[in-house]
Amino acid sequence: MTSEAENNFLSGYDPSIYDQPICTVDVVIFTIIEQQLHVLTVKRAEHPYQNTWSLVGGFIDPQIDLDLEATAKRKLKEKTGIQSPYLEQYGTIGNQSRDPRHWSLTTIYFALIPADNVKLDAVPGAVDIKWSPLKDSMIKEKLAFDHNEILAKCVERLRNKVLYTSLPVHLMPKEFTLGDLQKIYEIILETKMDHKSFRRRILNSEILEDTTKFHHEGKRPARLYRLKHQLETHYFLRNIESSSA
Amino acid sequence: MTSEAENNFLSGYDPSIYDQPICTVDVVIFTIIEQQLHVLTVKRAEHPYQNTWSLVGGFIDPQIDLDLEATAKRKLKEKTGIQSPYLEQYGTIGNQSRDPRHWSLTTIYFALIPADNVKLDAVPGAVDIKWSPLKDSMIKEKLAFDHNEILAKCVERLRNKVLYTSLPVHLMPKEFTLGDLQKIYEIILETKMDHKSFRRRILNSEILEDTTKFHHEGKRPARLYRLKHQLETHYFLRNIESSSA
DNA sequence: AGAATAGTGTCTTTAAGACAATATTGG
DNA sequence: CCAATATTGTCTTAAAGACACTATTCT
Repeated sequence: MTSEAENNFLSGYDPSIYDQPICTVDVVIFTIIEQQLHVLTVKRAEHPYQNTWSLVGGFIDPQIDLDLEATAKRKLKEKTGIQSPYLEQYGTIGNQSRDPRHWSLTTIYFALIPADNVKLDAVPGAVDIKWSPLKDSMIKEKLAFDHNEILAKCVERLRNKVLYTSLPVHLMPKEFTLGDLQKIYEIILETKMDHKSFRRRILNSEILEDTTKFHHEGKRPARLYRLKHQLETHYFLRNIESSSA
Repeated sequence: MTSEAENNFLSGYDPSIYDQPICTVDVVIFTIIEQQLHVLTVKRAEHPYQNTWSLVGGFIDPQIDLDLEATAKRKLKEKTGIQSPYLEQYGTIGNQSRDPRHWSLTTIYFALIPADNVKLDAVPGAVDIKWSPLKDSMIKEKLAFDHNEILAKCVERLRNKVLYTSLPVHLMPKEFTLGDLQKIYEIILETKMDHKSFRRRILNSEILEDTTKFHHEGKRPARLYRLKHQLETHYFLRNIESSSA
């Protein structure tokens, strides 16, 4: 395929002479803490927006990142220590105005991590990092760049997907009860759900398997389930009809 | 917000000194010709992959494109003359190996254009451009870069979305019959559908309005509909169950 | 026993699948 | 009238909603 002419062209090619956008990756990291959806935010050490809270993110490093997802995973690991959570590409925003430095492009991922994996202080030097609780798809902080909008869009995507997928299982610990799982659905959707319908839906999907164990706490013990050994997200044929239709 | 320190930082900022990916936008342009799904392909004039067929695409030009979608629309207009078709961001692929020049990142859009809008020769200098028919999500040609894979993924996305949305209306002319629309669904899904169920589904969604006109051809005339004056895609609460479940 | 949480039974509702039947045109 | 295409009728099925009921634990 590569002709001599093409080889000559390639050896003379210098990307730095062209005007190109700034390229970054941002990761919206969700978890559930104390019955509320939270996002991980970090305080920026450098300009622009120095000392402003922002989403986790940074430059693609062509020397160390094999691909885009590797950049996202590297950032995630740096901030949380977590290696392989649920990670999905949300999309890419690129325009003239979002970064004062230059035309800027950012590819956005969102990650779901189980509540019990949250140990921020395990990360060395991670002082200005925190979980921010969400209210109405937003957090209190005014974030750097267009990060508040990015966050709102990711929450919207998450809410929509929860209506027809099993995504919330990725927010659960290894073993959990159906009641626990329903609570997570309800937190994300901001709606109460009928427990009979919920169990039918989840159990019929056959994504869970019965650990023969029970969770004892307070009253009647609840059966513990775990995710079947397969990572694929289940797509239901019908949406939950509640709330945001 | 912008402090003196930040201004100093910004005025001294030169993006060209950092190693950054090559940034492009590719557009997968679909239409239906003679009962078959087709994609627009162009023959590359320059290295790399000179004289090889490829998807429509090119560099982001920070001087003229306000945002990413503007780049996609510019490319689309250059090649087809069409200004505002249905355009959706598929996602972004970025890695070390897809372009021989450098670490490369491309944001992919897909567009749906009505079959009757196809006038390629209306575009000046558009000689090496053609509609390639799809078979099994692929075309005969071996395309440049990873464009065959990109195409396959966009077809997959299109197929999936057609199961729960009204997307195919964007492939229709201004006025069309329910039979015509059903044919388009069937072509994309590669399945026959029950016409009663199909009409019920579409009519109940209330996305169409009755032109009081009829299409006369051959036998019994069919009622002509048009898309209601509103661009939003309709999301059905239940999937079509046929085919790729 | 009573409160609290876990789990089941079952009737209704909604929208799709299946397929037969009717309607309207041109020849 | 016949062939072909458009359109409707209607029974069945799948899965969700609604809600009453039973089960198991602790105090």
